[in-house]
Amino acid sequence: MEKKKNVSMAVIKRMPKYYRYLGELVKNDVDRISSKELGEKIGFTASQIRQDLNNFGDFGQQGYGYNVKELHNQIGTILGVGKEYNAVLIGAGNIGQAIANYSRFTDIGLGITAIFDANPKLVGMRIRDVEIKDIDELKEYLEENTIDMGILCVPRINAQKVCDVLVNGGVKGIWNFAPIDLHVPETVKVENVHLSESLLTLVYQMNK
Amino acid sequence: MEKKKNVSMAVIKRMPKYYRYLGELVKNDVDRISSKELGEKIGFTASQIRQDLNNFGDFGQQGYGYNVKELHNQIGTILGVGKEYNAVLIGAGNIGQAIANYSRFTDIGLGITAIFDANPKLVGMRIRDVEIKDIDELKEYLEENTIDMGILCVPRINAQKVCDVLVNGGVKGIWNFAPIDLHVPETVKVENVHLSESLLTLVYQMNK
DNA sequence: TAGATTGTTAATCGATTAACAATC
DNA sequence: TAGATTGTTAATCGATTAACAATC
Repeated sequence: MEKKKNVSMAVIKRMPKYYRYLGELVKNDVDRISSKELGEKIGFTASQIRQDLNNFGDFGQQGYGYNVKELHNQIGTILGVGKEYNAVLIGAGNIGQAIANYSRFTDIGLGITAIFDANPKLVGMRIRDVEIKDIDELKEYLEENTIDMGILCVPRINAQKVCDVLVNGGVKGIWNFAPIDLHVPETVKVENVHLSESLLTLVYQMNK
Repeated sequence: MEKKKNVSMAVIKRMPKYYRYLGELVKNDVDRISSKELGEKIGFTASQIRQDLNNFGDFGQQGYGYNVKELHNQIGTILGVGKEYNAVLIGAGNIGQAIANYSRFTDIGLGITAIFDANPKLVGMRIRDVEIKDIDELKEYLEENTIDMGILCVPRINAQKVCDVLVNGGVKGIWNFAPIDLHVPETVKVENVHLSESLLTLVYQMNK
């Protein structure tokens, strides 16, 4: 799919930002943009933008720049936007409910097919038409359905255990909101959202 | 406060992780640890750990290693744990409510003193004993109270506008959950939690 | 064509790792 | 004291920026 293997994490983390800014430009009917202009918008150097994009292909044209709509689509394809991803969400607490309710992720292609929780009070309830099932049914559910992703919103203490069930159930990625570093096989990708650590980083900077 | 000025972002982002692991060790009554052992636990090199810590002081002892409890406290102090931070939360939607409800941040010293929303249906409701006020009252509230931090959970379209009110109201930091890069003066620190970008990063990695 | 801007190579900068003298 | 492990300097590695020939 990509031109070169082993694109660095630094580059990958910047791609969604390009995608977002280009989406804005598409919305504003901007047809073309140079790396210089885009760089000024985003706050990157033109050089960095060209280097980043050239990890994936030659999307520009000398003397012209980049076609906004085309580049937006290309980056979308690179990131995997548009494909459908079946996900299960585990832990219907504060964060879990927020994620399940947040419609923005549907645009990316995320579809939450089932929600699980250990709390009997929550089991049977529905979030956006998706029923909350008992966590004990997770293993069986994963056997009977092809699930790409697990969204992990359980308390720290249960996170690794639930993670193992997800991994054994065949998920290829875990979006982890639990404050812990999960142990998974190399084939499974983990993306962490560690809110406490984010907050601490902010607090540190505020104290300077 | 710190030994050297200008600690790099790469280091700062790792500090909360040290703090978390050391907190675990304290809980497990571990008295001392060497950079080698800690490195194996976290997945960093011993060298990196020593380099990182020496940005802030000489916390170790040759031939012994680090006193776990002491190092945990020291890093806590560096990060600013324990101090009290007054915060307002703007946007009581999915994410906003989740953050307001999440008690874990209280441990760090975060106290949400008021919540604001534009939706009249939400105004007057309470989340954990904190009343949701009308967004129009934000400016006045900030004039009458000393607020350190704004937690921004409003839709993208309103984010910069609300951000400006927060900045003029004297906040020193903004924890931003809106999918936008905010423009603020240099004195104000912004920490972004861009969930869509996090999800896209995961999706990209899953497709490899 | 001439001007603009890319793709890409080379130079620089910063961050990580290795090595080791200092010292508990 | 001898062994262990730090703090710190030096070496390496990787990422960013600058430069420029290629070309639309």
